[in-house]
Amino acid sequence: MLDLKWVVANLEEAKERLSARGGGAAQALAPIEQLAQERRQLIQESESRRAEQKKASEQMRSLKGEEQAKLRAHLKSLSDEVKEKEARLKEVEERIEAALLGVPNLPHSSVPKGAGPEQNQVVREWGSKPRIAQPREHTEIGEKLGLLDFERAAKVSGARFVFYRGALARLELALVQFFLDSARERGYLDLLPPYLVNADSMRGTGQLPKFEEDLFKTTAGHYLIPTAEVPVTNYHRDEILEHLPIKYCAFSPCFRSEAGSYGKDTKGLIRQHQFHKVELVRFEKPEDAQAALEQLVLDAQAPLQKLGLHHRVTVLCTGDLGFSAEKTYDLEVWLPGQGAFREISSCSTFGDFQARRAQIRHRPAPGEKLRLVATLNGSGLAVGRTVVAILENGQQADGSVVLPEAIRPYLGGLERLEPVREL
RNA sequence: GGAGAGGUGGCCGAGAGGCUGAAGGCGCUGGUUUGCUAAACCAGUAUACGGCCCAAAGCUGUAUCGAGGGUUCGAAUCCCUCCCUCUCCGCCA
Repeated sequence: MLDLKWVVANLEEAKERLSARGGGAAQALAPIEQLAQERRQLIQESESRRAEQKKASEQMRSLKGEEQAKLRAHLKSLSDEVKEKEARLKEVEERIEAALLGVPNLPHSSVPKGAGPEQNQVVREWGSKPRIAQPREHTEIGEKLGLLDFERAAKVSGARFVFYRGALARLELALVQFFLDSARERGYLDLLPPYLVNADSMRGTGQLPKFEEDLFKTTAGHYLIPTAEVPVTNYHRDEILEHLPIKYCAFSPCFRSEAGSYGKDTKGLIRQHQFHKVELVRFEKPEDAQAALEQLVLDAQAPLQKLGLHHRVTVLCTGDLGFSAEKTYDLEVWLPGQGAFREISSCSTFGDFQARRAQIRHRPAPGEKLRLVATLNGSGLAVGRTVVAILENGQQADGSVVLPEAIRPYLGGLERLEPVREL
C-alpha cells in the first residue's frame, strides 16, 4: 500500500510512475484526491466538536438538578453531531483504504520501462547449454522411466497435479534439503511456516483483496498459501523489529488456483496447482533494500550454480512487474527439452509497500522515530522446476538421467535416474 | 466439540462509569554520585491521525486498555458479537 500523505502531495508523480505499469494502474488513484480532502475536513470538524464536548462534560460532575439537565440536553445534541461526523469520516476512510489497497506499488527508478515480458532485459548469463542430440521434454523422460505419473494424478486430483515415484520423489525432497543448506550457509534462518493463513496475512503481503481468485480457500475460511512469502513476511506483522537485517529461508508447498492461465503450460511440472518451494525472505532498512536485492539474487543463484545448471538473470520491466513489487529479477534456467529459458526464481524488493500493509517497523536508533522496514523475497528455488531442469539437462541417449554431483550426497550417492523397478 | 478463566503500555501488574495515556514495579535513555563494575538518587521514556510552522524542532487537538458494535452528556470499567490465549474433558497425528 502506498502512503496516503505522499500520494496526495505527489499525485502527478504517482500517476506517472504507475502508468509505466500499463493496464490502467494509475486510474485507481483517481478518487483519492477528493476523498482525502473530505477526510481532512471531517477530522477537523469532528475533533473540534469533540474537544468542546469533552470540556463541557467535565462540568457535569459539579452541577445538579435543573442546571445539569440543561447541560445534558446541550451535550446530547453535541454528542449526536460528533457521532454523525465520525460515521461519515469512517465511511470516507474505508473508501480511501479500499482504493489504496487496489493500487500497485511504484516501480523503482532503476526498472526499465516496457509494456510486457518482451521488454524484460537480460542482465547476465551463467554457464552454457549442454550438447544434447535430440532433447526430449521432462514429461517424456520422467514418464518413460516410471518416475512421473500424471494420469493417475488426474484421476485422483484433477489437472495440474502429479505423482512422483521412486528416486524422483526422493530427489524432490533432497533438493529441498540442499536448498535449505545453501541458504543457511548464506546466513538465513530456517523457518517452517503454516501452510494455511488468515485473510489479514494475505492482505499484508498483497494477495488480498485484489487477487482472491488466484487462491484456494478452505471451508473454515483459511487460505492455502501460494508461497511461503505470505506466512514468513507476516511472521513479523504488527511488530517493531530491533535488529536488521533479518533473513529467513522457509520450505513450503505452494497452492495456486492458476485462474486465468488455462491453456498455458498444461503439460508437465511447470505449472501445477501444488508445488514445493524454498523461499528466501529478508527484512531490511529502507536504504539497504537495493543492495539487499542484488545480494538476494546471488543467494538464489548459488544452488543453481552448484548444480551446474545453465541460467540467466533478467530484470522485469515496468509492464511485467508484480502488484506489490518495486523491482524484480527473475532467474531463468535453460530447458533443453523446451529449447527455452524458464523462470525458476523470482527475486523482488517491495520497499515499504508490504510493511505498510502489515505494519512492520523498526527504530533506527534509540529516541528516533519508527520507520517502516523494506521487505524482500525470492525463490531459492522452485523445487519442481529444478527437477524439470535436472531431467532435461541430464538426459542421456539411453533414456537415463545423470544427476548433478552436488545433489548425490543427498541421495546416498545415487548417480543417475534409471527405470523404476516395480516391486 | 463441551466447561471454565483470561486478554490493560517494551514487559509485569493495579484500576471496576468522569479527576486515567492509564497507579506501582521492571526495563530502557540521560544526568548526579562513584578507583572500575555494581548500587543509590534525580529526570525522561508510546503510537497514529489532524492543526499551527517553508521545514525540522516545538506547541496544540483527537484517538488508542484484544477487535467491532451498543448504552450514556461521559466507557479500560456496563451490554452484545467476534477473535485469541490458558486450564480441564472429549477427539486426534
